[in-house]
Amino acid sequence: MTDELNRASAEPETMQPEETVLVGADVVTVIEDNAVENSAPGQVTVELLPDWLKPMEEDEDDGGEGVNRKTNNDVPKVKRRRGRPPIARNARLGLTRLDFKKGLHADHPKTKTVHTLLDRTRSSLTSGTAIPVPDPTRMPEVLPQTPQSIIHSPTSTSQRPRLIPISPTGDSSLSKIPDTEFHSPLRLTRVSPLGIDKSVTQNFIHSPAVKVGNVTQQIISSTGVGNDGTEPPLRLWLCPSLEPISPTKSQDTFSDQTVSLPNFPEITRNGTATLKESLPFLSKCESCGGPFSAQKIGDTLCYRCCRIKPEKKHSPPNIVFRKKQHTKYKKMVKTDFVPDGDEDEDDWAAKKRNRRMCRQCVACLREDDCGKCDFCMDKPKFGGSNKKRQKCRLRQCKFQSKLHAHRANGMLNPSLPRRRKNVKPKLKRRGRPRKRKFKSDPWEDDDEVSDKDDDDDEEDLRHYKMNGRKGGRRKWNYTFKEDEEDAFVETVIDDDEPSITEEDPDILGSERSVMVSSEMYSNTSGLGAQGLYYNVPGVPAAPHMLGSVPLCNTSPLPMGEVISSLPMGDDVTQNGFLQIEMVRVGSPPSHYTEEAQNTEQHVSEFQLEPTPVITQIFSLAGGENDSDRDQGLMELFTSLGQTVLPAHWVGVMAKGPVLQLLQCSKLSTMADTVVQIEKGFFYQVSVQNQPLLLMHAVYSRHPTCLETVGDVVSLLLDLEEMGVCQGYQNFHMGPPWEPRMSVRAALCDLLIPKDEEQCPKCTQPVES
DNA sequence: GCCAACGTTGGC
DNA sequence: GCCAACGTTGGC
Repeated sequence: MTDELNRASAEPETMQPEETVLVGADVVTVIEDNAVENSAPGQVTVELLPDWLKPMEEDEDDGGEGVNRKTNNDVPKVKRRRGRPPIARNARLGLTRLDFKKGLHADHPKTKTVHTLLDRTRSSLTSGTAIPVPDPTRMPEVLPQTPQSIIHSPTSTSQRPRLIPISPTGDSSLSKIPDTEFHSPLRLTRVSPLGIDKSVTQNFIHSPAVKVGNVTQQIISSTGVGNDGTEPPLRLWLCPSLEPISPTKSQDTFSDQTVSLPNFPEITRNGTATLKESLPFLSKCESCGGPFSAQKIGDTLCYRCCRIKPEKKHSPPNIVFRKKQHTKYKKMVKTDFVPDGDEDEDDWAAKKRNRRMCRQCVACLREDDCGKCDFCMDKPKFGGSNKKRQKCRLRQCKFQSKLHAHRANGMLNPSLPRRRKNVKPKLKRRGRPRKRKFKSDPWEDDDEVSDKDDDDDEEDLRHYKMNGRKGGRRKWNYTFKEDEEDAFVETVIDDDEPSITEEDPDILGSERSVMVSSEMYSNTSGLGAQGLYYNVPGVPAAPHMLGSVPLCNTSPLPMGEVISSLPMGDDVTQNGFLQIEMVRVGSPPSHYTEEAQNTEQHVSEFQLEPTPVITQIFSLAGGENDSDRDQGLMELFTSLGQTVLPAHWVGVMAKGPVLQLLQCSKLSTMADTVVQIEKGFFYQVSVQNQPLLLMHAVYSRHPTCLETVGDVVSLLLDLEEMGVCQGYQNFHMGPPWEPRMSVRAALCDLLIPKDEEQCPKCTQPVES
């Protein structure tokens, strides 16, 4: 192989099959190894092919031992690497020697041959000898170096070109090319044979100054098609693969041709300096076949075709993309991308470690384990057996955690039972048995909830549909269905709206709020913005059902039917009755009444739920008049709709007028909390239909009037740090055979710090 | 498709 | 070496 290289270096530029090496010594090493193994110097490239093909599958997760691993062709599983892929270092090393503008790689101390060749190439370019008219007499010399056996899989080499992100883990020699982020594998870069033949025969005169890197590739690819030796050696001039060509701005003067003339990317890059000064010459348009006067090397399309082609954006497979932007790369490589050479090692490691953390949510910011959840109980420090080896549930990121992602679907369907065999109930549920209709807390399965309940749930809630997914563009639409006994909320998903569920908590909160707000607003324009009511039929509206008594719909109302008992007019906003109706959409109040003690876990587990979009609006308002409008509130409402609100908070204009801020996620501890801003921007907080007493500390921490978006946001953020008081169990209520229920003290604080279960009043209630 | 179990990996 | 916990996988 060394001989081969030497000979190649002595040969004209078109002679070097090994010139894939041109970028780095590592590649050379690979080739040499192969040569040794194969003991077939003339067929070196033959053995390279499998290695080049393999990385398509193996690179993704592979570390960087690719070169050494290349012999392990039969290893099905790629061992996950630790730390930074070596390629990154190599890439960095290579980058330091890379001339990005020219797309040339600086000489490498170990690649003497390559260095020579590169120099030669450069000199040829700069010396004005760039117009490379292939010497037919030479070309045959090249072909003999491309034995038939090179064609390990002709189809794969020529028919499956695809851009792949360069992987720092790549065991392919290609992947070690530092200056490319996307590239086509060498033997995959070839365009269709027809196209090549055509272009070759017609435009060989435009062949760029030979670059060593081109030859090998072309040899390989050409062998995939022409095996009878009749294949024009000119093909070797085509499809330079190793030289990254970007159709982007880096191609200053030849950017047009770069896109439209994939067969000559080399020209555009290397020939930029001098070739463009070449005199016009007659050529034949590759597209329309008509003659045209080429203005520079590489012009294979006439002026007319040149104007059309770039728009098609047919990214030819042999185009090698130079790394320019990170964003594109990320999109191409899914989420578990392996950083490229630009990535700092530490950054990469940090990313990998923390990719299950957004580092922003409450869970991520939480430092201590709860010690109660199943994962905590599994930890040795809590006496567990360390079988699960998972982070405390309360510390599972709400947005990035796989745990949440998995649970998203399940949890979004409250009816689906969640069996957790090994989980012991941490908190005894107090009060009456949970209403299974609205069970939404998976922790319920941990306690006395039986499988029977699960079955019943499935049966009873067969119409209760809620769907969602982690990403994508969907929005939630709620419709209402009715069972024999109950009415349900059904969620359908539209595909238009962006769903930022897991992507960015901030965006999630803001965009959803905007979306919901605007939609609500628009939908109700005909009704008058002041007449909005979000009302779920079938839910008893009686205030006495709130609080400690779980909602149980024993006599459901027809869908859309106005609940007669609903207070109308200003009462709606004053007694908070409306709020509980709204809450019902996203969060069954029963959950909080029955299992309020689980609020914290509940929240931590399920805040992944995307904010639903309420499209069903039932207006209970009759004729509104302009007196219900308030310009100030409307302006604030509009501003809120354009502002980043805490996640899942939405603004709603309702009759009153009153601007209401709702936490639409049932996973939030504030799901039952409503902030009402009335005329004059006075506001009041209601929790589960009960007004938060003015003596509550919340009021003291915020202005009396929420006049600005900032005030509102501040309040919401403050509320998000709080939870709902769980009340206490009243053992003196009702007959002994009836389930116990939790009640609250008369002056219950309602909102308490998240880490507390009860307010002081409920902790020591005064039994009357 | 979910999840318990566990190999693995990075930090300390 | 220990610990935390991520990622994978086989069983269900």
